[in-house]
Amino acid sequence: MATINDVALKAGVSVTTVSRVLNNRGYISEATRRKVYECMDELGYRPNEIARSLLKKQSNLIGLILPSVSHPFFGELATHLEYYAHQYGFKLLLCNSLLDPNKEREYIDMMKRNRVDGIIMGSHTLEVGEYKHINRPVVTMDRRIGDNIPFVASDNYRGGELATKLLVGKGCKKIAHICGNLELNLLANQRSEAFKNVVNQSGTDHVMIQTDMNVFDQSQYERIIEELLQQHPDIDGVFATSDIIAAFVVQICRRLGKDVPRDVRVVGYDDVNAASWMFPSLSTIRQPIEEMSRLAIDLIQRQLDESEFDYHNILPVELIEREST
Amino acid sequence: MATINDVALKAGVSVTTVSRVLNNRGYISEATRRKVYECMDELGYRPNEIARSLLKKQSNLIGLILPSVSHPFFGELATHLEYYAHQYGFKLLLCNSLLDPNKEREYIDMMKRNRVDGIIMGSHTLEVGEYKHINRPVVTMDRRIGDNIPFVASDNYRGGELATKLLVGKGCKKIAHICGNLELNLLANQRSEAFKNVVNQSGTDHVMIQTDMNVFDQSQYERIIEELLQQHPDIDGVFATSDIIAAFVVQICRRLGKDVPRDVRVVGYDDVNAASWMFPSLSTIRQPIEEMSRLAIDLIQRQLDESEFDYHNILPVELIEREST
DNA sequence: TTTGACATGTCAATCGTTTGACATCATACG
DNA sequence: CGTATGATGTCAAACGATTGACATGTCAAA
Repeated sequence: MATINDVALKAGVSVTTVSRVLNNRGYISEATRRKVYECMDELGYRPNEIARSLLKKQSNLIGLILPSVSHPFFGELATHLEYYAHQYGFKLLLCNSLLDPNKEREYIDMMKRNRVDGIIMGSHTLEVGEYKHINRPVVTMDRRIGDNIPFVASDNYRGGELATKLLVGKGCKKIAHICGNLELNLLANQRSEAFKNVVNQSGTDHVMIQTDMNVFDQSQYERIIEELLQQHPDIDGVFATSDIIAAFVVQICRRLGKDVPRDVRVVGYDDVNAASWMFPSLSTIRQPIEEMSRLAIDLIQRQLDESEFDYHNILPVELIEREST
Repeated sequence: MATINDVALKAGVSVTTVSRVLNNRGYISEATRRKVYECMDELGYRPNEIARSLLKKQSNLIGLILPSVSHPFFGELATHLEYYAHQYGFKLLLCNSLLDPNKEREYIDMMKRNRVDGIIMGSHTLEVGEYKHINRPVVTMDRRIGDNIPFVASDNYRGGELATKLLVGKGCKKIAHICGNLELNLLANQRSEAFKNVVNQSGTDHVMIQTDMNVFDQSQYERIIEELLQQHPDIDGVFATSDIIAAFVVQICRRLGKDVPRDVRVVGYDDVNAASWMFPSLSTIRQPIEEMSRLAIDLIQRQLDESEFDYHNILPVELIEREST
């Protein structure tokens, strides 16, 4: 691979001059500029970003740690993050933690070794303390870790409220809520808080069950949901904490001969693309994934710039009513 | 951030000694080894991989270019690729081309500047010639580019055959095939070849339409499918070239009052997770995504090692029959 | 006592680029 | 003519590691 030296040699100028052309600094005549570009072309020269990174002490890399991009929500999140990362001049390092604390730790370590400019955490299985020594810009998604790490989330409480009220408003008499592991201390737990409050206020019968957001073991979903529907055959409304879980609910209802929405109304969460192409299409709470992504990247940039930013970033959600309710 | 110098200073040894500890070379006494590790711990030292990369002329980075990770197939592919990349000691640079040739070109350029060790192309919108100057290990997925770039694909012809025969075997009288843009010259086109052959051999009435694999414009899918089903109300079988398209077909059938599978049988392609949690669950052709991913990473590694490998890597597909047929 | 293994040190080059300091020489302007 | 500025050059340090060559010990075995 050609170096800046080769270019200088070929163009008959000094490396300083080539560097000047490359970085638009100092005085350069049109003639040499053209000549230099010409030689770069002929040699297929590409400046070595690794050398640049070393000198400038910035890699333009953002590390992204997610449970798994194969989960539709995180896949869509990653897509938007990548888009804005690119807009801001960053590259994205993709890591799937599979919610394994060891992998997560290892990935954080790897990112430190690679001097990423910032880390976006969409997976957080570690103790709060472990995130405090990262020593570089971090943004968490849907989790608050101490007061020194900014987070972006959507208004989970409001989302839970909207979803539950929708079911109550439709006249559901017994509502099930399927949520994630409440011990993980995610902000998503507020959805469940809202659920409890709404359901208690309206005096609606209800039942709550937890699952791990474990996309990798779908049979777990099926088992849990089937048990739920069989133990409580009078359930006529389900609020699931993700659209994927909601999809399983719909499928299993159908299989048990219950129509959706006639017999059981189902509302999901996230509004992933799949929610709109399912049948029946899924009522859900829309998280503003794109705006959350833009904000996350922006928060990294602001931390690097040392410009101002908010630590708490809670974006509004929206109820999307479709066919499943 | 602490450097190897700081560690040496603190431990009262030379950088050479620290480097020896780090890389397990030469003689090191247990005592100094411990001492050095201790100091690294206390300083929170992490070797600078950027400096290493510069010297070793290898970044341990693999660039991944996909249409979009938000598409379930590519999301799952990316997950497995990331897994094996990690196993092999690589990191993954994620890029969504959105099937835009300019973005694709720009990403390839970026990867050259960043001296990635290899590139995995899951998106290919450029002219064949443009891929020939990449000058580093490349593996393409589902596309054959000349004779010097290895590719991994699944047995598309066989897949198309299995899917079509399934529909014919179930007694379908008029079968629609919805495929991607045939001009992109993907190996996936062989599915359509197989479709034509099977349908002609059995003398089955049929109709074929093309869509761009454009996940970003789902309304396109809906419009096309709706038109199709309205112009040909006697269609009783559909072979879609992806599970997502199949999902739309199912949804639109339902909306038009046609039952699946009673009135219209539908078979998809890929066997993404969604295929199993839809209702009715989707019959489909399973691509061995995980094995394809392992192979892709392995092919990068082998090119780097200059060990032997096959240029043609076609893995078997499998018919998964579920409820939609 | 000699030899060799073990343990460490010094020194310098190297990877590819950026950048500041400073020198040189036109050319143009007042 | 003096001076400013434009255009280029030389030189060297810096980024953070690795590595080879070579020196200098200590200590134990032969």
